[in-house]
Amino acid sequence: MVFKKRQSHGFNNLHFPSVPKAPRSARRAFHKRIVEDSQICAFELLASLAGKLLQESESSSASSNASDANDRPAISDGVVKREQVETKPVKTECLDLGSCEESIFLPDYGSPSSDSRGSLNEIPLPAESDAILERYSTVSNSDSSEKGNSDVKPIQGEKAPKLEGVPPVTVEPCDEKPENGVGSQPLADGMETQGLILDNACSSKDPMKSCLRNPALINSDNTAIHLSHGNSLPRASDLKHGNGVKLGIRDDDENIFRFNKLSSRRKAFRPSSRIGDRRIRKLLSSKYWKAAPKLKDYELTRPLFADLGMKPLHHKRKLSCNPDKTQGDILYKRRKFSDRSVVIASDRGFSGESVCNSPEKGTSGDNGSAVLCYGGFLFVVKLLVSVKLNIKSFKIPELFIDVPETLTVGSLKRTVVEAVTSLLGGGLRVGLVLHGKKVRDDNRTLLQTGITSAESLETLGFTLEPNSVQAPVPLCSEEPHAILPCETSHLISRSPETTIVESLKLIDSPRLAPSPPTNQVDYNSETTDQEPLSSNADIVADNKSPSDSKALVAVEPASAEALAVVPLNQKSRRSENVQRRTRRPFSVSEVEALVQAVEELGTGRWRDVKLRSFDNADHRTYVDLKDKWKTLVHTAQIAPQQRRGEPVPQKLLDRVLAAHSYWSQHQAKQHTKNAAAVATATATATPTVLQITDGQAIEA
DNA sequence: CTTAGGG
DNA sequence: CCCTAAG
Repeated sequence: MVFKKRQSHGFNNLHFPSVPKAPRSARRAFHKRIVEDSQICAFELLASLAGKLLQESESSSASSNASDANDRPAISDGVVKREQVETKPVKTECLDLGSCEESIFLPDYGSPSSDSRGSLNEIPLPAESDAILERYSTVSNSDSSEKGNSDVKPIQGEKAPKLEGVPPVTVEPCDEKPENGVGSQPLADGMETQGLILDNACSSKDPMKSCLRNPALINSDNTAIHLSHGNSLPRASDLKHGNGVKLGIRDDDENIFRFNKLSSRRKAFRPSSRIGDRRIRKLLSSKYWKAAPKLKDYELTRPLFADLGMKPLHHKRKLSCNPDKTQGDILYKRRKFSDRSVVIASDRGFSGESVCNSPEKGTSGDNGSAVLCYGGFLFVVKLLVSVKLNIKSFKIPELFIDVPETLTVGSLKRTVVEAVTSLLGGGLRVGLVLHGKKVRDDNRTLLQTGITSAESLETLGFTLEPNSVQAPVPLCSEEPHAILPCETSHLISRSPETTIVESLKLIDSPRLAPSPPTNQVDYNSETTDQEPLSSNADIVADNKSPSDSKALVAVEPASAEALAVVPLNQKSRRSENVQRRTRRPFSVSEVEALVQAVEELGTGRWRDVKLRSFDNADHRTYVDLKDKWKTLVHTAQIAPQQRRGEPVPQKLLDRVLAAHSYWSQHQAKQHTKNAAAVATATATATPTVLQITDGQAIEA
C-alpha cells in the first residue's frame, strides 16, 4: 500500500520520462529536479542516488570506456566500488551490457507466489548482480528511512530481503492501470523497482512516452536500447548511461514495454503485464500454465518468467525430465551483435552463450537505429537510406517440445517450424513509434513525421504485433507474441515478459530409456536422436523471446503432442488440457514383437500381448497394440505403394496376414493358442509348431 | 480393467 | 491415437 502511494506521488509529480531521453547533462538536471521536489520521497532518493551514481560512474568510466561504460548502467551508489570492478569486466566480456554477466538466475518458479521477489534474494546472482542488489538495497534503505518503513520490503508479502527497500519503489503505476501489470507487478525484482517507478510514472500518462524514457538507457551510441517490459523501468544505472535514449515501444493495447536496462541486473522480470499473459497462454498446453493462476500479481506482469518457470512444472508428461531446472535457471542474457544491433536474449542457460560471441560492445553509434519490440524480442533496426529495418536476428526463446525418441530430426524441425509459424502465423503488424508516440498516420512521409535525423531515428521504434488476434485464454493459450527487440550497439535486455520462452528445449518423452524388451526385439531401438535434436534445439534456443515468444513455446505439432501448441483457433480443440499423446510410430522391431506375440497368443488377448512383449514399453498400451494390429492387417492388405511410414518388411506383413487369418478362424480367445490345432490332434503330443495357412509357422 | 470397434 | 460401449 504504502509503496503505491509513494510511487504514485512520485510519479505524479515527477516527470521522469523526459530524463532518460535527455542527454546526460539533461538527465542530471533532471534528477536534480527530482531531488528538489519535496514531494518525492523514495523516488527522490532513488533519483538522487541514481544521479550520484551516474555522475560517479561517468567520471570514473567516462574516460576509459566511454562507450562501454555507457552501456552499462552503473548505478553506483555507495556501491560504486564494486561496480567498477565488476562492471567493467562485464562490459568487456559481454559486449553489451551485461549480456553475459547480466544473465541472471531466476529462482524457481515452482513457487509461484514467492518467486519473483523472494527468489531474488535467494537466487544466486552473479557478482554483478549482487552489486546491483546492494545498490538497490542502499537505495531502498534510504528510502525506507524516510518513510520509516522497513515494511516496505516485501511487496507482496513476499520477502525480498535485499530488495525490500526497493520494492516500495516498485510501486504501482501511478494510477490507473493496474492492468499494465505494472502496478501489479511490483517488483518482480527488487532490481527493477527503480526503473519501474519511472515507468509507472510515465506510463500513467503516456505509456509510450514512459517507455521511451525509461528505456532510454541508451548507450552512448545511441543505438543501444534497453527494453523492458512491463514494469521494469530504467534504473538509475540506466539513467546514467544513456546518451541517446531510445525508445521503448509499448504495446498499445495493453501494456507498455519498457526498456529495461536492467536487464543485466534484473533477475526477475515481470512480464509485460497482460500482454505477456495473453501471449503466452496457449502455446503451451494449458497444462503448463495451470499453475500460473496462482501467481498473483506477478504473474500478470511477468508472464515470461512465470511462464517459463511455470510451464515445465506444470507440464504433465514430459516434465519429468527436469523442467525445473530450466525454469530455475533462467538466465537473461543480453547480447550484442557486432553491428550495433544487439540482440538480447534471455537464456536459461542453454544456448545463450553462443550468442555472446559478438564482440562488439557498444560501439557504434550508428545513428539510425531503431528498436523493434516484438513480443519480447527486440530488434534493432537501422535506418538506412529511407527506412529500412535491418533485423539482425530474430530469436525464438524457448520451445518446449516433447520429443519422442522416435521422432526424426526432420520431424523435429517441422515441429519447430510449425510452432513458430503458428505463433507468427497471423502475420505481423508493424507499428511505428517515434519519441514514444505512435505514429498512426501511414500516409505521412518520414520527413513529415519527423523521422529525419539520426537522432530522431534513435527514438524511432517499431512494434511488431501478431496480426491474428487471439482471444485471450484464461489459461495460457498458445499464442505468443514475439517481441523482437533490436538494439544497435548495446545490448538489449529482453523484456521480462517476453521471456517466456527462451530457449528451445526438448523434453524427452517419458520413456526413453532402456528398452528392455522383454525378450524379443528391441522395439526401443528407435530412440535415437533425441539428444542430437535437443542439442540442436538448444542451440536455437537461446533467444529470448518476448511475449510472443512465449507463444513460441513450441509444441510438437504433429508428432508429439506433448505440448500441443494450439494455434490461434484452438477453441475448436477438444478440451484444452487433454493432450494427445505424442505419436510414436511403431518400429519394425516393435512390429515384429507384436506379430510374434499375436502369433502365439492370438488376437483378443491384448493385455497378454502387452505383458508378454511390451511390458517395458509404457507408452504402448494394449489398446495401442490392438490398434496397431488392426493397422498392420490393413497395411498388409493394401498395395505397398499405399503404405506410409516406415516400411514394414513384407515378411512381417505376411506373418500378420497369416496370424490374422489363423486366429480369425480359431478365435483366439480360446486361450491356449493351439486350441484349434491342438485340440484335435495332438494335444498331448508335441506340437509346438503349427502350420498356418500361408505356411507361417507358429509356435504352439 | 479389458475388449472391440468406430472415429 | 482417441473415445466408448460392453463385458
